[in-house]
Amino acid sequence: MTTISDVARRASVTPATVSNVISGKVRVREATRDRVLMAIAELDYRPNLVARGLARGRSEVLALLLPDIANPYHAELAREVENIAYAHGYRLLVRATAYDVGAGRAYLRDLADRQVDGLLVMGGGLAGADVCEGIVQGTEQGPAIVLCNWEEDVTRLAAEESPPTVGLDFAYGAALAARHLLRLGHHRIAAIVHGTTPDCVVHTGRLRGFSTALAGVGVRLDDGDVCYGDSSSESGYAAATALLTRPERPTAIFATNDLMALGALAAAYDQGVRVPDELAVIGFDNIAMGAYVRPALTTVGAPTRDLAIEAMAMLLRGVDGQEQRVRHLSVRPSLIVRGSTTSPGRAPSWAARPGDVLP
Amino acid sequence: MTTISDVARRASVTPATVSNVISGKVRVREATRDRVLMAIAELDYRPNLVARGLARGRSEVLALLLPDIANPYHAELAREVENIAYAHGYRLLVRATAYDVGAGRAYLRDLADRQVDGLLVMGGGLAGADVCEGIVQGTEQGPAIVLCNWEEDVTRLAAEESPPTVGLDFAYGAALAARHLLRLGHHRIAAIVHGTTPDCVVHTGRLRGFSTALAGVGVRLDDGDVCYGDSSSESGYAAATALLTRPERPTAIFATNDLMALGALAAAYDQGVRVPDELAVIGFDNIAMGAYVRPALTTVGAPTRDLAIEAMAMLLRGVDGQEQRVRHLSVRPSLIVRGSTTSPGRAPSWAARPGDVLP
DNA sequence: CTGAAAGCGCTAACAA
DNA sequence: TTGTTAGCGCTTTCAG
Repeated sequence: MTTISDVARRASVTPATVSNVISGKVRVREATRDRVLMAIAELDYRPNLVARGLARGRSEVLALLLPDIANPYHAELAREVENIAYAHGYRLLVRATAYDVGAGRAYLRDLADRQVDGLLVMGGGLAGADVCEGIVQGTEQGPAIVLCNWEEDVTRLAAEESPPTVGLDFAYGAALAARHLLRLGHHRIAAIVHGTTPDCVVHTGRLRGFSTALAGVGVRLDDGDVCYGDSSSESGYAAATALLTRPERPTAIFATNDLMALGALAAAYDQGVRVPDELAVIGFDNIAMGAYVRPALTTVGAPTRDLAIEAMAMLLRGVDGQEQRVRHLSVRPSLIVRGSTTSPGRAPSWAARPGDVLP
Repeated sequence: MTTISDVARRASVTPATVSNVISGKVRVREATRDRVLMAIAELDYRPNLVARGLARGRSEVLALLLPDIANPYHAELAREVENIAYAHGYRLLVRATAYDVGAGRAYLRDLADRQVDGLLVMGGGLAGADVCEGIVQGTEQGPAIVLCNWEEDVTRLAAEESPPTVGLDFAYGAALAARHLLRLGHHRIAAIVHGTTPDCVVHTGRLRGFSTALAGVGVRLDDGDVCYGDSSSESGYAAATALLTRPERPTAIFATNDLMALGALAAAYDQGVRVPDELAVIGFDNIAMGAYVRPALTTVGAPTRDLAIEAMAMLLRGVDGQEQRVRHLSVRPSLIVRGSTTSPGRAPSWAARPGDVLP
């Protein structure tokens, strides 16, 4: 391995000068610089970035902590994050927590020890305010942190001096879904939510927004109308099968993510329940696949790229030690109407049709 | 930040002793070790892993280079790879090349500069033997490298002293698909392949295996029967639409990956072509989603986890400088028969039915 | 503008 | 068993 000293020797200068040439921060006489550049080229020298990291106190590595890389929504987000990171000269460590909070906390420490300069933590991988505390605590002199897509109320986080956050307004998005279903005339409505029991819901904002919007027009979402899943298609399939084999089956299902919604679509098909004529299905996330199932999936979502851009902008600002002017950013998703809620021409004139994007 | 010296001072020993306690490689008297451990606990000391990496000459970081993290197949593989890496104490840098060979090469260098201990390079991210050369060349004293899922012929790679490889036998898998279609009585068969032109095919092994198997029974796959895509659902949709609007449309389509197959399924639906009655569709990869579309997708695939385990075992062996007993491993995929090729009860008795796995 | 020197935090001979 | 010493490869004052 060729080091900076090798280059220095060859160019008859000291390592310091080579370093200056490379960094460009200090003026170097043209002639010497050329000699150094030449030596670099001849020896095919490339700086050892670990050593540089140690000396500079920053590693130029960011980390992305997310619940599950195999969930297309997170994968699509990871792709954007990664591109932005690399565009800014950072590499990206990725770690999935499999929705395990304990594991997530451990990774957080580990990544800090790794001297990552910044950490983007996706909601679902960790949970609740106590973790926030933990993060903040461990953050003294640690990596910059941005929370992305956390379900918890931003204002509550803000009150606790949490790290900056950026994410969707989940409650608003779910309300769009609810209103869409109501306009289509549905009143026997069920939800499939990521969580295990009523007191242990992961997609809290989405469920709250949905039930609140229904309650607003007097439609109640009973405990019995809520089924629980784990964000996988499999769990969505199971939950929907249970719902559709009840004596009084729902005419509409809102799943709090697209994978579960896709599972629900499959379950409906297998039960011989026609979508959208006998059952409307809405998802959340707007993953690419939703546009390629038939009927295509109506869903709630916001541009993943924009979200990634905002989150990374915050993170990079944090890494550079800049003040965050906006500490909490919330993007309003919209409803992407497709065939799983209405067949063209069959919806009442005041309801949205496939192709519409609300609002 | 608390350093090893802080701990040493507090425990009235030298940094070296602290280091010994931590590594456990050198015997330390019980009493002193307790003092050190206590100091570590009191100061909440955690070693700076970058510094350790510099001193030890290894970073405990692996990197995964893949074409596209948003492609579920790669995401599912990444999940397994990541878990294995962490289970062995390694972190994982992930980088997608977006099928850009030039970019892939650049990342390769960059990751080497980052002192990653090992590199898992997925096929599609780079291409051809020339890159292999480049890798090998840059590998003198560089990170250990394993190639995974490369389409190129393993024997050819082997001849050039390539890095170890592990992957599927793509040609074999495609042949399974071909035979399945033939048994079902299809003879107007088309393929949607990742590539741009006949001389610029990415999924070379899959196409070759498919057309060879057809040719074996006298069915020719003309240039006109092959459409090109880029592994996305969108491209599969476009290609299938083109195929299905031809005057003489095919009765079966083999897409060289699942996303394209899923796009083809959507295209058939939109063209009013019933699957599987009027059109059979087969994909490749066996992504999770394929089981949740309706009709469910018949596809070729092998257990992703096993593949990841084999690849990582090779890589870790390489990192540890061990000799590779088996340098090239090829896993035989099987055909997972689902509804997109046969409706239950309608296929001839000698053909595979939904639920079958071949061979 | 360039060189000398110190040090980032940790490890690994070797001595004591 | 523990301490001393010398780096890993690079950056960064500070002199010259």
